[in-house]
Amino acid sequence: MHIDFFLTDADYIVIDNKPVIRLFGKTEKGESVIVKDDLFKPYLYVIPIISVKEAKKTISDLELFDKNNVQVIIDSIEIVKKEVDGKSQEILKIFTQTPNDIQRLKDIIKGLDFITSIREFDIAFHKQYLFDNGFSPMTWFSVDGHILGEDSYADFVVIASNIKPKISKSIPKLKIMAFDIETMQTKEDIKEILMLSVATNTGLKKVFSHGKSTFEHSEPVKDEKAIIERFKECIITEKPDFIVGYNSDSFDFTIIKERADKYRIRLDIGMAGQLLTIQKRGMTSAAITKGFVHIDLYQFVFRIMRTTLKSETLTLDNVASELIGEKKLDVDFDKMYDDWKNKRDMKDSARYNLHDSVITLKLAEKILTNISALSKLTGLVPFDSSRSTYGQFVESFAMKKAAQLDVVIPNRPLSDEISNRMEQAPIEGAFVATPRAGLHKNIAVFDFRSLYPSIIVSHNIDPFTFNCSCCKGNPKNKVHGFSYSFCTKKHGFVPTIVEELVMGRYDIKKRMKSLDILSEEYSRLDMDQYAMKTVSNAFYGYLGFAGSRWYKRESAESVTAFGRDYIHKTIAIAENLGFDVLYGDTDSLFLRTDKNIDDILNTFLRDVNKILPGIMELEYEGHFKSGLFVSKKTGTGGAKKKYALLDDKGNMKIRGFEKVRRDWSHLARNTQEVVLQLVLSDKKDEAVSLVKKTILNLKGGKVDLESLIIFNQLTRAIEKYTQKGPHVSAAIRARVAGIDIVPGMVIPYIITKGSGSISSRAVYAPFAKNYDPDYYINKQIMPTTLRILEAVGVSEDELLGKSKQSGLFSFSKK
DNA sequence: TTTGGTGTGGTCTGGA
DNA sequence: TCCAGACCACACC
Repeated sequence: MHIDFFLTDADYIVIDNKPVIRLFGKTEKGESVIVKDDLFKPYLYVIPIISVKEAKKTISDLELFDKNNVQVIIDSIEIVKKEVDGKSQEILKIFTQTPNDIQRLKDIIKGLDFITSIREFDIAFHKQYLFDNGFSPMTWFSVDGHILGEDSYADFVVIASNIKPKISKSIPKLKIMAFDIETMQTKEDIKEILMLSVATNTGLKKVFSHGKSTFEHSEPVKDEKAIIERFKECIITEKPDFIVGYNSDSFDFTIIKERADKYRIRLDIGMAGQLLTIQKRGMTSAAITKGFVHIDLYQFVFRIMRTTLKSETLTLDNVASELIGEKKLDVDFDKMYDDWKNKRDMKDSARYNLHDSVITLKLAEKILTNISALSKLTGLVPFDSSRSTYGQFVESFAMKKAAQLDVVIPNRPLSDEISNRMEQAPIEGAFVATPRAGLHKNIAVFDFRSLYPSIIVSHNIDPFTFNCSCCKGNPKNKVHGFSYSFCTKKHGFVPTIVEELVMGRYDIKKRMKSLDILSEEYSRLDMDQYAMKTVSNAFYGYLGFAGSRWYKRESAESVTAFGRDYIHKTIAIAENLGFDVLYGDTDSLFLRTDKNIDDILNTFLRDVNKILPGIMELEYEGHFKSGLFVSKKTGTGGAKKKYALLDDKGNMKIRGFEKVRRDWSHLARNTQEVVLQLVLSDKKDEAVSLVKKTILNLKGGKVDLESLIIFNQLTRAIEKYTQKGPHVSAAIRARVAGIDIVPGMVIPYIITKGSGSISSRAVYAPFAKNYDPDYYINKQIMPTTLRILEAVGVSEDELLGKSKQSGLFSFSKK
């Protein structure tokens, strides 16, 4: 038979000493399918010091026993030609029967003196399968095979005789099931499940509640055990491609598992009947359901999206309202517990509970497109890519490409090696120009298109093109200020694959221009190009990352050195053409352009691009009618990484200022924003009166507490702090009051009236009853607005109403 | 198990 | 009471 299917997950099992890859997915008709492949064999590479033939014979003749004196059987040995650390050579590919044998084999042969290196023993078997075959998750495959009469939740199981990727643009309608639970702490460390809701993108809405509920989507069941059983039934009958939750790794599924264990419910909710497992990963855990893939949206938001969000905290409420414009419902938890205990109607709680699942579902529909694009690009299954860091994306992409390009993957560094790398002094980074403080008119902004990736490509920067013997003394590719150079003859692996990303991305962006922004095709391409940007931008960091397989300190150092060199050269060209260089950071340049001088700008752009090699390019970013830089608080000169620009349409672009920092109160942030807007529009008097008015409001106690909350993250356990700042003090007192405080939490607090240090008056926001006007005037409003107003000549006294012209307040300073 | 470095500025701490 | 330096969080790229 023949089928097409869309791959969403993969794992492997070992039956009768034979590994079988299982691919999970969905057919065009929407059936769920498991495709088995038992033709792939586990292997590792051995790089011998002696001839490969000799090494092959020697190893073949050995009897290999592991530390438990159990023999390891070698299935076969092949001599293959591969690129090892930049050099093409013949090596041994040794196959064993099971993936587990690979580990044992490696441990046995690692001491043999004719072996220089053993490779690719540390890659999960199903990943190696996907990489070697060039199979990407979240793409289509066509399969020949026959149906097995095997028991599973899938609509059918196929044993494949042939699997091929299939080019297809379409993405099938995947079924997403969002879920959420409400719990109650009934004992010291026991949380009981009161209700559980599910919502699917095919219209199912259900709340299973222990207790009475007349909510239209409620299905009251007799006890907690029944809630879990109904949830399980729901998964099995719905067969969702993705089961999504928010913080469901460490909360929902962890509790469901604990409670299921208590009632001896078998949570075999994988597509092939696999059990739900909670995998401990250091501090956190991951809840694994194979086939019906569990995605914890919070994990992806936390690891990948966090920096792009404005939300002060990463709660479902904040993230959903920022990304999809939906808020959670209000609920009174005390009432919920009370209703439950007294067996009253729990319809309000049920409505709240379901609503959480519904917004989780909507969020999933948005975020899963990102996760899918990253999976497709890097070869990680969505389960992994939704829980990956930037480093893991780069690594997986590189490993996938290595398999395609016959490159042997470097081993993951051992912990000793990692600590060695970490002990090195940090490498020198980018150049940041000191800005000219003040208000400037007519600013042209330029930046280098993908600076670091384009340097890697254009200068062939790779761990193994470094100081090559073949072009010693060739000045063409030397690094300014270092005795480093990179090969000009042989294209390195890293530059090759980064180029594919960079150029592939430009290609996609070009195609997008001819498409309707609202079309599905457009948004899919947008996700694809974004994934490529994410991975290519992280490559430089990966070269200098201690845990990297492709670590090369000198290469990372060279990337930044080239970057500094180019920005300096570009500044020199601008100055030679008579421009005032106002500012620049890493890859950007701000020039003052007195009038309409398009010609000179074009000359500048052309002159710079003339000296740029390869795919490097300086781009014109845009024109701004005014821009502001402020002085540093301490020291001299303008403050770097802080500026505000006003474009010709009146839109402001604010960087670095307190306005964009969550550790400042909304009052200060919002006031600063308006002040910036007014100052950039030459209305400084209005700005001054706004600040004065704000100060009066504060003094008069007219400001609501909400806008005075300051958010700070607790980056470690409270006990680990040597210096207890306001957020730590507030957290300590909140904990005493019974609030659950965990590392990573963002603490909201307000500085209240009283005497003593600021910390001693920092109160966890929900508990705060008043605020200290002096603190908010002197430590929030003044610093954030004064430095801006000073840039246009307003003094502190003037702002405080103490200058001569405002006679009304012309008292002495004391 | 965390892609890298550069930079600002608040608060605390301890010594003068 | 003042101040420098350490600590800390969060931004930019």
